[in-house]
Order: sequence, then structure tokens, then C-alpha cells
Amino acid sequence: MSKAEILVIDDEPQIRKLLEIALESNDYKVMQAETGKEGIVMAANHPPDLILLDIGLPDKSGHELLKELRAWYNKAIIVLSVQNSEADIVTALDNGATDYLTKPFRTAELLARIRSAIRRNDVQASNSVIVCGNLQIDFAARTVKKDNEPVKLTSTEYNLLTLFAKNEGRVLTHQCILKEIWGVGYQTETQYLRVFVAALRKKIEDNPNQPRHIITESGVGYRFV
Amino acid sequence: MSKAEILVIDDEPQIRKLLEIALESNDYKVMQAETGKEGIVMAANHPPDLILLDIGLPDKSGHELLKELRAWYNKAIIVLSVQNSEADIVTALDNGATDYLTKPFRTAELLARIRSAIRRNDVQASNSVIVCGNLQIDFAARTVKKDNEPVKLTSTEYNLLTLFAKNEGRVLTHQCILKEIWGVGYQTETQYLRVFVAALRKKIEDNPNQPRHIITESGVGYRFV
DNA sequence: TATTCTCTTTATAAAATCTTTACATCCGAA
DNA sequence: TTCGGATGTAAAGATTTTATAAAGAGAATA
Repeated sequence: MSKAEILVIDDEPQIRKLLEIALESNDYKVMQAETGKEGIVMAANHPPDLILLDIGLPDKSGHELLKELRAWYNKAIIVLSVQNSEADIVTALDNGATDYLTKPFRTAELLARIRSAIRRNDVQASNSVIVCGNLQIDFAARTVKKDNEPVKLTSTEYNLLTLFAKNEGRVLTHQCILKEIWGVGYQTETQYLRVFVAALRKKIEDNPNQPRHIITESGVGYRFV
Repeated sequence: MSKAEILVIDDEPQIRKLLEIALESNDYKVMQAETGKEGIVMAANHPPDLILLDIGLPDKSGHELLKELRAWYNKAIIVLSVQNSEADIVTALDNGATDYLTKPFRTAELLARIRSAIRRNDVQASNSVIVCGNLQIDFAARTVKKDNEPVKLTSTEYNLLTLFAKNEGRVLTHQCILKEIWGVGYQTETQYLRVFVAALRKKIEDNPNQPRHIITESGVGYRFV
């Protein structure tokens, strides 16, 4: 198996150097970009397995860059940010960041995050089918099966379920889900979400009263298991 | 690795001498200042890894000094105070002190506090996963595990726990916690805090009667270990 | 046009969480 | 020891959040 390739987008040379050393000595192939523009070009020419993106870039907001990347790049993006910028982190995760690290970070932590993110890449890429207990989601065929029986979902229900499935185990806030499924203008319409979650549960849960797949996180959002 | 440097700011010569002996024999490099003014100058010229500050200085209130230091100095500041001056301690912690000791103190305790504070200088909650003994907090997924079992927390409980975890080892005053979790209007509602600390302990402590994670600092606040 | 399907909206019941009260317990000081 | 302040705990009440049914609105289809 060939080395996994990582693209580092960061304007600080010393951080790039640090990352280069840490990553290459752990058998990754490292590409480097100093600016957001450069990063986009490199990623487009030769898509890496993972992108390490500093959110505090000078030439264009790291958030903008993240959005642009996410428009077509679907592998892991880990965001680096300075400390005490929780707003940045939340925004980044909402915009599709896979994970984040705040500087200064320990190398061991960085490597662990990278391994985990790349592992998830593989799961997503190799199977276009995700299996969760008695549920099967086939992204290519756009079909869902429960106990091997086909389940008929509306388009919105399907989108919602795939959003959940792609973020298994992680809490998705109401806002985040609404933005993803209905668009940015609908972030206050939590009732839509309730109605559709109820509909989904009716179709995919054995006992919709005691859901085992779509868990409610009261006051926050939902989590898919 | 070079010796960690500690600046002692105290007007009493015998205390300074005591500290000098205790610290140097434990492989710290010690600088001494007799007055607040002198302390500021020394800290500015050559920032130490930790400052031991006597809050009862004669030339200017130790509290004033603490505020001035905190305006630009972001490493550990441990405050020394006489007994029965809880108001002083609370003020100091609210003004950004890292920890406190009341005189007379035992050397072993002083050294333990110093080690812990210096360790935190470089670790500084930088991970998206924090591990504390049998507890795991995953900020990206917004989940908590105890002994690898998921723990169900309400949103307020989760916020409280993450606040603690991000300030591991530090004393957080009641006011400070209330301000952070409930907002500035709630700084007198210490009863909320008691109720929620009790709830959290029930969920994350092995034995809630003898908490090992959330420690009560009577009259001051709580400390997460 | 009538029918079907899906989405949006409203209403209400149910559940979860938060707030408040009451009282128990602990601990240091007199 | 007794007292008083601080803390811990349980539980009732209030409030917020969530679940669910169902009616109405549009669009697509036959």
C-alpha cells in the first residue's frame, strides 16, 4: 500500500516545518501550501488523502477556503486554530471540517486524529454502502434497507438519514442539520426537523418510542448510532 | 531541558528565603522581588515560567499587581495569602490567578501545586478529546464516556463538565462558573451550581460521596482533577 | 379534474430539563 | 460540645423542549 498523502495549508513556515517532520517520520507523504489559493490549486491538481488547514490564514478567511474545498473535496479536512476561538471551531465543524486541533498541539494527538480521519476516509470510499446494525444505506443506489427489506423514504428523509449516517456517533445541532438539509434560511425551523425525525424513526426504528438509531440530545440536536 | 524559572514576589525576607531553599533544592531557578513594582519589572524583562505572588504586599495591593501582570503575562500565577482571607482568594482567582496557597503551607503541597501549574503551561487543553483517568470527553462529537461507557448528560451538565475539563487542576470560583455557564446575571445563584455539581458527580464519579474528579474548595469554588 | 405524494404548519400531549424549596450533613470556630 | 455558615441531596413545581397526529397547501401524475 502506498503512503497516504497529506496537504498542509498554513502560512507559518515554522509550523509547516514542524508538521512536515512529524508527518514524514510517520510515513506520510506531505505537500505544503503557504496560501489558501495555492492550497486549492494543489488539492485540485492532486487530491490528497487528508488536508490540514490553518483556519487563521491571512490571504482569505480559512472558513471561506473550507467551504470552497468542501464543495468538491470529500475526504478528511482537519482544521487548526489558535486557542480560545470556540466560535471558529463551531463554524468550521458546521462547514464540514472532519475534526479540529488547537495550537499548540501535541504531536501524538495530531497523529491520532489523522489516523482516525484517514480510517474514516477508507470506510466511506471503499463501501458506498454503510451498515449500522440492521440498517443498510447504499449511497450509489440511493436505497435503504432495514433487516434486508427495502424501506421507502422521501427525498428529504433520505437526505436526513445520510447526513446522520455520515456523522455517526457525533451530535449534530439543530442548526447544523437544518442548514445542511433545508438551507441557511431555515435554521430556526426546528419543528420541520422534529416532524421528519419522527417520520424517519417510524420507518427505520424497531420501536420508534425508544429509538436506538436516532438519539435525541435535548436542547442541542440529534445523534446517530 | 533547562530549569524552570520561578519569580517570587513577597515582602517578607524569611518567606522568600524559605521559598528559595525549597525551590532551588527541587531544581527550579528562583528570582526574587521584594515589592510589586520590582516584580513587574523583573517579570517583564525576563518572563518566568511561574510567578508566586503574595497577595498581601504593602506597596500596592497584590490584587492590582495581579491584574497588571495578567494584562500581558499568560503563564501560571500562584497566589499566597494568609489564612481566613477567602475574599482575597476568590478575588485573586477571578482576576486570573492559576491557584492559591494559604500560609502557613507545607512544602510538599507547594511543590505539587507548582508542578501541576507548570505542566499545564504547555499542555493547555489542546485536544479535541480530553482523557481524565476513566473519563473521556470528545468535544467534536460532544460525547462523554466513563470506563468506555457512554454517559448521558443534559446540555447544562455537559457545558459544566467541559468548563471543568478545560481548566483541569485549576480552582474555578462559584462566580466564575456561574458567569460562564448561566451568564452574567446569575453570579449569585450558587444553589444552581450545587444541584448541577451533585448531578454531575452522580453520573461521572465512582463514588459520588467521595468525589475524585470534582473537588470542593470550600468557600471558594470547585476544582476538576 | 381528481388523486396521490410530499412538505409545511398548527395543535396538543408527553417528556426532559431547569428552578426552587426544604431539609440533611459537614466542618470549623467559639 | 454547640452553633452557624457552607455544602449536599431529594423532590416538587415550573418551564422548555420534543413527539406525534393531523389538517392544509402545492406539485406531479394519470
